Amino acid sequence: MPELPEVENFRGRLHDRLSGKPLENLIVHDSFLLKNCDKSDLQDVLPGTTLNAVKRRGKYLLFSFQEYILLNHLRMSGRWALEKGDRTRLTLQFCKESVFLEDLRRLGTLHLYHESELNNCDPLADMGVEPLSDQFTDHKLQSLCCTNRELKRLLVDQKRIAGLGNIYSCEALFRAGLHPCRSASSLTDQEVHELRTSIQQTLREAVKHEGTSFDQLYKTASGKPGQFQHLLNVYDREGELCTECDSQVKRIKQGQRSSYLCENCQE
DNA sequence: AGTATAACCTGTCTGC
DNA sequence: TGCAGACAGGTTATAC
Repeated sequence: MPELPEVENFRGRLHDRLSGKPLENLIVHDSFLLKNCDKSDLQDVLPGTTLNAVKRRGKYLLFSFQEYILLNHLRMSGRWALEKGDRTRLTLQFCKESVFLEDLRRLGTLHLYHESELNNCDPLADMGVEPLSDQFTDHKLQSLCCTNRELKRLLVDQKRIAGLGNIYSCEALFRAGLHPCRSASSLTDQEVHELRTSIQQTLREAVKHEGTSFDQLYKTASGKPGQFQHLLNVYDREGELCTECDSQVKRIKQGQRSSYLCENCQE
């Protein structure tokens, strides 16, 4: 579920609330999420150490303790909460407060790495450019577009750009006036520029509005829904009117996933 | 290198 | 009311 803006929202809340505090205890309620470690590995190295920072890389959250990093991917239905729920899979107990990893579909993942292993670890090793960083220039996007793949498929490829998912790739393509099925290599320099600025504007606005909530699956850490669903132009709006013209928003299938677009506005 | 498919898991919604 | 099927913010293994 969560894409970059939602993950960034969790990151900020958790970092502000917890950084600098020692972890008192860690409770694994569902070891299904543990991918390269077991409960005892976590118990052995994390309790008693200080959480220095909560960082983000693409859609991953990095809980940076003194020597070890806990890497969390929320996949489709994960979220962090300040209160325990009936889908709690992990509890991190700090002095006087705890945070809870909820995950209805149990697709989320947890990895444990020593800080020295982090740069070469499997989940992060091939990750693409951070779209909100200075590295994401027109030139960089131009180089990523040297392929005949369809634009939408390229945008959600985490090895190219880290953090875009189904919602924000559709929204960015709409803003740029580009059809999701366009071949990436067909873009002009001007279109590449439009696409880059559209991606960044979309993500920045979504971060500012605390992400997109369609249902109770995504809520911010404090339990409130995000607000960006009110600003969507095409995503999840099949059959409704385009916000820019009188055409109906269409839904198509690309790689088993839905893409939404306005055929009149996007070429 | 690319794509297509199924798989992972659990729930909701739709149509018959 | 029941049941089957499609679908969901994501990624990965496998086969071509």
